[in-house]
Amino acid sequence: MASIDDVARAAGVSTATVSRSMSGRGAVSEATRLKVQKVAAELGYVASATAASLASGRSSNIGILTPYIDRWFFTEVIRGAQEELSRHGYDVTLYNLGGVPAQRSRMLDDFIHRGRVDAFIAIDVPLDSAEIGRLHDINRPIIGVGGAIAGVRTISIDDTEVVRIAMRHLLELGHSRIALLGGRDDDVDVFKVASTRRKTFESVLRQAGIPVLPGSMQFGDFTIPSGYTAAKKLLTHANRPTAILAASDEMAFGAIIAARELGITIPSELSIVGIDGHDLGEFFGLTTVDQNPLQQGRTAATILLDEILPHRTETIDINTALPVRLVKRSSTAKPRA
Amino acid sequence: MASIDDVARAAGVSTATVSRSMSGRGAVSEATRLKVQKVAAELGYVASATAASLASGRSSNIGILTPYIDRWFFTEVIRGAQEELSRHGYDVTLYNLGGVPAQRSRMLDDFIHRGRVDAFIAIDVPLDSAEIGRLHDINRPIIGVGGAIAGVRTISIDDTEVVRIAMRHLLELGHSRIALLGGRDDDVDVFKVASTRRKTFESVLRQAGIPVLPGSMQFGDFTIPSGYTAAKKLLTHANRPTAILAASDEMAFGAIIAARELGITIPSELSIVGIDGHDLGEFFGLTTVDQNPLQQGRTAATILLDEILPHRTETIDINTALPVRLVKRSSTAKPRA
DNA sequence: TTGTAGGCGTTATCAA
DNA sequence: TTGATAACGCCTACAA
Repeated sequence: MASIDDVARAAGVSTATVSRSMSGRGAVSEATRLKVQKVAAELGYVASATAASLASGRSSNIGILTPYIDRWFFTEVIRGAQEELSRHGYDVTLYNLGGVPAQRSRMLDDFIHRGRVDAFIAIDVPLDSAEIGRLHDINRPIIGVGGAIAGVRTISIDDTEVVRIAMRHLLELGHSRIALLGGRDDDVDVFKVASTRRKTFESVLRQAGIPVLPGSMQFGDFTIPSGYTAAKKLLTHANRPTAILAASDEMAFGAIIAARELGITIPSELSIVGIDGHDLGEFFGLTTVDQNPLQQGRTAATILLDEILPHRTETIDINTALPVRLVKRSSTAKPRA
Repeated sequence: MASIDDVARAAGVSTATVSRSMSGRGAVSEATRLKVQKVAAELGYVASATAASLASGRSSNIGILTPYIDRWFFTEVIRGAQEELSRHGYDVTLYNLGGVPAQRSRMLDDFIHRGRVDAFIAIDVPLDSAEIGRLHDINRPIIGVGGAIAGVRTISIDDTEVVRIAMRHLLELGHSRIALLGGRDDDVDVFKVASTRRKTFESVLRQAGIPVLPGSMQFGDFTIPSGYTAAKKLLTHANRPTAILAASDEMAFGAIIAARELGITIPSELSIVGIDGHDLGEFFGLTTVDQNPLQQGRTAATILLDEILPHRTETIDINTALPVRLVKRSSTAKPRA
């Protein structure tokens, strides 16, 4: 491996000049810069990342903390962040906190403090105050995506608004027997996504003067199978709804499959609206409120880069929740008279 | 941040002893080791990863090269590898080569040579000979998962065997009008997965003395929508098959949805067998040949660790393709007489 | 614009 | 078993 000295010697300059020529930091004449870069290319020289970060304190590496890497929302956020970070020369190190519980604290304790990354993105990671304290101690920027972390700036959608948009759509179409296919309000629901959506569902109905009938809310774990099972209950119920609001697109897909199996036609006999903007929405013809997690990841990365990179100042107003939009497809229509 | 000197001073020993006490490398008396670790804990000392790797040449970081992070197979492999690596104290840095094409060569050129990782896992990454050469130059272990890379040891399943197992199942049930829902044999099919499966399908039929009828092979891109579309063609064809072999579980799901829509009952009127072992297989009742990508990831990590870690010698015979197994569910049965 | 030289925080060799 | 100390390879004031 060629080192900076080799290049310096071959180019007839000092190592300082090589460093400056390669990194772009500091003043170098155009001529020498080109020469150095040429020599470097010939020698196949690439600066050692470890040496560079030891000397500079920067690592060009961002850590992403996530509880899952195999769920749609998380994957999309990771992909969006990665794309943006990579575009600016940053590596992404993935800390999967979901796998083995015992690993979790070691990961946070050891690695996160080992100064391997310049900053963190935490996707829906519930951190306790001790953990947050430690993260602040090491003084590295951190930004949350999804679930809010106390004392940490977080970008996310407004779960209340999301449900309102979906419900408004159904109400405007003329539905009144609307059921909820919700997320379970258990201890996994650390960030109250499931409960916020349910509460908003109820309050919107109430405001519209529509009572929430017993049995008109069924719950699952945001997956297709759970949506299917819960929808079956909803649709075989005595007072079958004319519309369903699903807390996730995947649950909505499950509901669509369940409805087809029961011979219930969508949208004439049953309207379904989801929340997410899942790629398969198109395929299933699902009307949904798109929360664009890919963009959430990109935005998180952009804000982070803004803090880390010296010359950037594309400040983003982080107090505004990210926009969501209703995507109308063929799963919703006016209820049959 | 406490440094090694702080700990040395506080514990009344040399930095060398601190280093040895913390890393476990080198001989230290039990007593001093405990004392040092206690002092280190009190001071909240954690060794700097960059400094350590500059000095030792090891980074405790593994790079995963992948073209996608949002596709089931890849996510599973990553998850399996990550889990295993993390268990041994390794970080995982993700190099997503799929996103922006222009990024690809820079990633390979720059980062991979910057010595930030100790080894690589390449999941279905097509590398040209120049790229392989460079990877060998830096002399870091590399292992492929899925697609074979010239000169690089690769673990993968035997695509021929997979198809044979699935076909044997259908043939044993008594099917003879078997159609293929294949992968498109285009330039994306670098590793000939699609074409190998198709060829094996044809040869198995031929050996069974069954002609491959025109129109009995339709192709897609391994996704649910493409499986749906291709299956529609297959099932509205004049000579409708009694069984379908799908090149991926997702395509099989698409086929199941298509069949239901056409009012074709599974498995009495149509048997469907997939390839993958997708989580949703259970939900759809899909008979499939499980290729366990999670385990593929774990195995890749284990082999890599075996090379990197000093004291391990759990040698794995890498010349054996990984095992696959037929998972029988409710999507296959004898054809109706 | 360029060069000199002192870190950056560990690890590992060699003596003791 | 422990301690001194020379790398590790680069960055960055500071000086020229």
